[in-house]
Amino acid sequence: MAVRPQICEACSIKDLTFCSALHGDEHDQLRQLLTHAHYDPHTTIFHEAEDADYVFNVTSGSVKLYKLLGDGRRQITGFLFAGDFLGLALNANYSYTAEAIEPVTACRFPRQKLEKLFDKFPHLEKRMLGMAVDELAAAQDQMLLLGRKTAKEKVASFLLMLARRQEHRGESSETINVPMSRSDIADYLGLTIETVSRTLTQLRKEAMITLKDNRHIEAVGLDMLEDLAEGL
Amino acid sequence: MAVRPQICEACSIKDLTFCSALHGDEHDQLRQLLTHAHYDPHTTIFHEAEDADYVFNVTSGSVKLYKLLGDGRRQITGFLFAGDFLGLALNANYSYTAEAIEPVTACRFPRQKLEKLFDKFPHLEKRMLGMAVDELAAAQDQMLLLGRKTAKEKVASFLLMLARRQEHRGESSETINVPMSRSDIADYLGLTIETVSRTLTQLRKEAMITLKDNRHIEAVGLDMLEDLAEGL
DNA sequence: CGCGACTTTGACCCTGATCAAAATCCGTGG
DNA sequence: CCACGGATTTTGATCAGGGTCAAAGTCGCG
Repeated sequence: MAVRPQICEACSIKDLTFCSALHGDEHDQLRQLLTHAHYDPHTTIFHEAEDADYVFNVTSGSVKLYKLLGDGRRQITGFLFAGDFLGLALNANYSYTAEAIEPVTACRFPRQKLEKLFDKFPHLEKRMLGMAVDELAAAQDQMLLLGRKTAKEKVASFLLMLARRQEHRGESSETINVPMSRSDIADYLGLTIETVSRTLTQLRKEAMITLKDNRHIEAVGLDMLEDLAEGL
Repeated sequence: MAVRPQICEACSIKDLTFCSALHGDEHDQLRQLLTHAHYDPHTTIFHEAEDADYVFNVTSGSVKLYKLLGDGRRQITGFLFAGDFLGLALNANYSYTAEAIEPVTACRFPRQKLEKLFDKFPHLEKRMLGMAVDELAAAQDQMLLLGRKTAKEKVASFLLMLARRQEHRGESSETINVPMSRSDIADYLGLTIETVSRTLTQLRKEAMITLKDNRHIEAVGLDMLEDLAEGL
């Protein structure tokens, strides 16, 4: 948990990801595969239903993943930050759209070649499976949030998630960075921007958070947010 | 898609699952691992946060998976039927509770031993990864449902899901089997039992479905349900 | 400094929740 | 086979959390 993440010298992937399991030879082969990619804000990294030819490893910036309904309603299924893995679709197509929020740098791997490397180094595949299982658990938490939590609980859970992941990346969780817009938050929590805004001011008035500016929030105490988030 | 599922003679696992990738020697080793288990309705197969010592393969019956909030609010994260895999938690603990709805039979594998087998037969692990990725895509669809669909769209999506999986198992999708209670449906869709009930009668009045009895529904046409479910 | 985009706040509304009661289902025992 | 009783489901009446529409306030970049 308290492991300080480090940039892997060979491929500049944070060692939070599967890359850190590699050594020497393996690492070199992985490095030969990848190309470095850069995406500006509001740029699409890939589209839902597009051929899943690449997988990515975010090295900086932030990304949102989303799905759309026929009439344009949007559900953001997740946010990615430095160290997160992207495009874990071993099937033919991506199941969501990925779009940069802040300027993003990422390592891009051709999926086919990466899979061949899996055959050579099975523990790489093991690591991939572990990541998929973690994501699955996170997805189930999010279902609980979307299906059963109140607006206030949703927002508290969201802030807590940001704080925890910030910590996990080795950044201070003193002030919470909120790179995404209110609209993104709303579509992530199954709310409207108005409700997100109102709920944040409510939390502020109840002295649970301080709004430093639109993109920076300070939590007075994470424990209060935790209790809220768990429905206690 | 139209593959007729068959019970694998060796271990009685439906060939819809990873077991069908095995042959001869591999199959024997897998068979030695498993024990057959049976669970009565309303029986818990495992609890959230329990040590994840086993993984399961459902061979008959139906299962619900759920998570709880501190005050008892419940979110059902999925239903499992014959051929479905259960307990895909490679971490130490299960991330949800699994409970039998109808009488369940399942093959039970000790996780540690199964993982050792993975080292011997890497394509088994590949298959596992594939299943995890599929589940992940399903989880994202469910997030879209929970966060952005109306009650009517949720119920339509639910019926469609049941019909499709029934078909996938090789059963007729003429009449949809609904083994779970209204309360289970509600907790799966993020609604209340009253809303589920009202929505079903509404769909009946609009002649989209016929309620044969509480556990059997006939869809007049799946295309209408599909349009509803996709928000068109 | 000015303009467009984003966010907040306010007033009102609607979908789905809650509370309550009637109807139906289903297992049990006479 | 039917009568009973608890559990589940349906239906009805009312309520409220969060959505919608509208306007004012901020932010941020040129």
